[in-house]
Amino acid sequence: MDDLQSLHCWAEDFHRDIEQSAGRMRPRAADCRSCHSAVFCVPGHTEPGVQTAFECLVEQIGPLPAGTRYIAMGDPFDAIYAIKSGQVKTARVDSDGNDEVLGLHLPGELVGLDALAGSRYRCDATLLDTGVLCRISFPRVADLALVWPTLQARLFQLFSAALQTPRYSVDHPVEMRLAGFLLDLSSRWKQRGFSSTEFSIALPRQDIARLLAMRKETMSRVFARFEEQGFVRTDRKHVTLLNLEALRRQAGPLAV
Amino acid sequence: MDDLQSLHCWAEDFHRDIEQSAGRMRPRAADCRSCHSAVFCVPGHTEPGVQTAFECLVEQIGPLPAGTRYIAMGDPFDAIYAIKSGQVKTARVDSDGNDEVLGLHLPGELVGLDALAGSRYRCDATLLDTGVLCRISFPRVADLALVWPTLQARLFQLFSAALQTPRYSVDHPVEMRLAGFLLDLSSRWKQRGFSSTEFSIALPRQDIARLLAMRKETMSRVFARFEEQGFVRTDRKHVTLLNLEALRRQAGPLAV
DNA sequence: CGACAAGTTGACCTTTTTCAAACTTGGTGG
DNA sequence: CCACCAAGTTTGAAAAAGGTCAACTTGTCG
Repeated sequence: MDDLQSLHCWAEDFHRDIEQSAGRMRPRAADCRSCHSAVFCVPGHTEPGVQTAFECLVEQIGPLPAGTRYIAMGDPFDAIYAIKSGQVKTARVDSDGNDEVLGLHLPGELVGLDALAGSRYRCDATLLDTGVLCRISFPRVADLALVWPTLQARLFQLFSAALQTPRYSVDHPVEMRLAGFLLDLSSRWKQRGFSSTEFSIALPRQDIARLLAMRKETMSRVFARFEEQGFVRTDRKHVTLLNLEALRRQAGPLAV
Repeated sequence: MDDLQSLHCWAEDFHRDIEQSAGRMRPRAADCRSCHSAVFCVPGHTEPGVQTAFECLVEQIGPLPAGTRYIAMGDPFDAIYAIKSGQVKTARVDSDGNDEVLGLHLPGELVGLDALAGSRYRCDATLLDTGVLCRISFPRVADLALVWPTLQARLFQLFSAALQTPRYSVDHPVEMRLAGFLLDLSSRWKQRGFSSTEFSIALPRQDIARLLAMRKETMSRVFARFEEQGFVRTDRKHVTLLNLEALRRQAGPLAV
């Protein structure tokens, strides 16, 4: 279990980045050896050549300020982005002008895989707080995957995992959808070595609502109901899950 | 444009399969050269060695009768399936015992990509009518992709395309969802060289309803409304789209 | 022909949205 | 340091969309 180590690694990287903020926005090759958290790292392999090649094609970007839209829908696709720190929202404005929130992405996750097929990014990606990204050129990572089977396998796995995004589209009641969402976040934070019961959701309520296919008012009411029942406690962005079992009961089939 | 040719190819293959039904259920290496329709074929390339290798790892299965569940949720993952003919429904029973319809797949499409990440199939796949499948061993196709860059690129593209399944989320009105679904089918049939305005939907109404997150009664009413307004004509499974423009207006942002 | 599954229709009821308005909060500049 | 502003959030009441239940029709297949 190197989750705690990952946590340290993040924190260290983050502070180093802040200190070096003179070089802000200047991409540089990432040191992936020191960052077990990156979703791509294949720890313990023994081929320094390919490892170096991999580090050369990963550009570390940032820290960037909250609100930075680093992918714009429609731009030509050429890279995927790993989130090193910060939370990211993916969204698109549909033909009616409403903007549709597609996902909330946590550190260690990957954004942009869906853009390959159409050669253009299919949605905007925006940092919700200060964050550091790794930009991974897709043509180059694919080339490298031809000579590094482990990397190829990892890429296929990441694509496949991206297909498993929970669908809040179905006709489940609102309580179920919110409970399912909270449990999903809980398990994703846990995977990364953070607390599974206490975390912050950088996404504003309005956007959580759209992600879960309900109105902000409804979202607010459901949150209030959960709080009354003692399932959760919220303070702005900060959320504490007080009763995971009850949430699982609420979430029913959407429970993680 | 080889769409028509693809159509012929399908028909020929299908009849040959029927005639050879003594060998039913016996897999055999596919002749991909004669089948431009298969989603995997990379026409026009010049390396007979890899082409042969590819054909050896594709097992053609069938024809299988309607109702055959050829993937069961939870089974260990080892292959993806291309649909050569027939329509396929993917579905899963959730922890509450309701079964949730995940997709309707047409000839030329691929099923099972989502199972790689967890090493187990995540849903059932059932033939809705008589059909022929190509079973493609994933470990073997991945190995081949290491020496055949075009195949690797194709695989990445197929994974990425699978991420673009339309989301019929609940905050679109039912008319929008049904119109969007019909247009999606229309464009998918068109891509394959069939009529974009006249096709059959092998999925029963009940299941279309579940796929679009509504009740069968609602579905029936919306279909009736569309028919009144002259947008579509239906006769059981058979659907004729009479006014694509009006459907696009109905579908709004869900229009293809 | 008859039984059974699939699909349709109507009346009623629940959930969620809509609209309108009040209320917090964090940041900004006086 | 505090007042103010804008963005985000909460609350209440009315309305609409879609769900539920039950009866009914139609098609299918032995």
